[in-house]
Amino acid sequence: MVAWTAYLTASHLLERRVEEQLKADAGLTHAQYEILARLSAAPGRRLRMTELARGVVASKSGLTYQISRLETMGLVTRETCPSDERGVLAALTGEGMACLERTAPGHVAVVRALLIDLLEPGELETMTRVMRKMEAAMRDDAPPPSR
Amino acid sequence: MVAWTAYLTASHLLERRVEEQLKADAGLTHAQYEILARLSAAPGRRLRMTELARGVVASKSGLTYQISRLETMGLVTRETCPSDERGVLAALTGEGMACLERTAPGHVAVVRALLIDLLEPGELETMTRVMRKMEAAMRDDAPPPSR
DNA sequence: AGGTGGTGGTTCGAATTCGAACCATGGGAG
DNA sequence: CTCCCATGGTTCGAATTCGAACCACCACCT
Repeated sequence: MVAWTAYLTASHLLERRVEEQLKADAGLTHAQYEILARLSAAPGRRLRMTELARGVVASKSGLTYQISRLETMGLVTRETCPSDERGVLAALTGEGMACLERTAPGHVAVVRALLIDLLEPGELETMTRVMRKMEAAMRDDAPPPSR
Repeated sequence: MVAWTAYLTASHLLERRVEEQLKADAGLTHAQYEILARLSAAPGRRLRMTELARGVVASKSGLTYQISRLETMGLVTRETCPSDERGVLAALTGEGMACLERTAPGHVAVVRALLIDLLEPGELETMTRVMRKMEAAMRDDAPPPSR
């Protein structure tokens, strides 16, 4: 359990720092940054809402909120999905891409400074492996009352 | 950066599960549970507000809110600090302690199932070491504009 | 075709969080 | 002893989050 406590403390602190840096440097929330990043990596720079929600691990309603927010900032647009009339695609705008490119270096710097650079290569590798195991365990493992 | 992404996803998922379990089993927020846990481990089962805030890594205002909340639930009381008239001690009540003891097993079970038990002994050890390094780096390292 | 369950998104209300501004007390410096 | 700044908590308003309820459309089944 000492591991768990350490994990909680460290992750809270890190989240705080990241949030702080992004807000100061780019006026973005970490959640918003994650959305932009996901979109930029997607084919055509657009993704279905649900897919995106799964990716950033947020509730559907939370995502709706943030996309609206990003839309009024001009970083994202909504398009109706051609293959499914009810679907919505969130698409990164040029401005959104520019914003991301402008913001990424600072963000990456913080992450490196507070996480990556602290680790021995081996440690980094185990961390990644562990995180993947966790994700695998939680993605399919009984989402309590379903499946 | 792939490590960072994996980390984000895994931690979000885990947080979600933990939150869900605590809410369902005990009607507590993870934040609230952390507060109770910290208090139970403190000498005299009471702590100064600021100290507690540092421990659980929350803003002072956030802590004020949650302590008020826990107070109306009868799990915690506020006492004025004897040595410092303006200070406030948050103290775990008997009921609070009982609630914690009732809740802990389920919580621990989830954490074990989704994190601890997935790890080889060595991995667990590395994780802990890494988390400690991160905490150390962030606790004293330039909290941007201060110290 | 017509119905039926299910999926995709949004809306709504409630809860939580933060930071900034604010009072009150402590602890020196002069 | 008095003044002044730093510290400890609370209050306030704004932003974000979630889950539940809701509507609209798809896909399959008869």
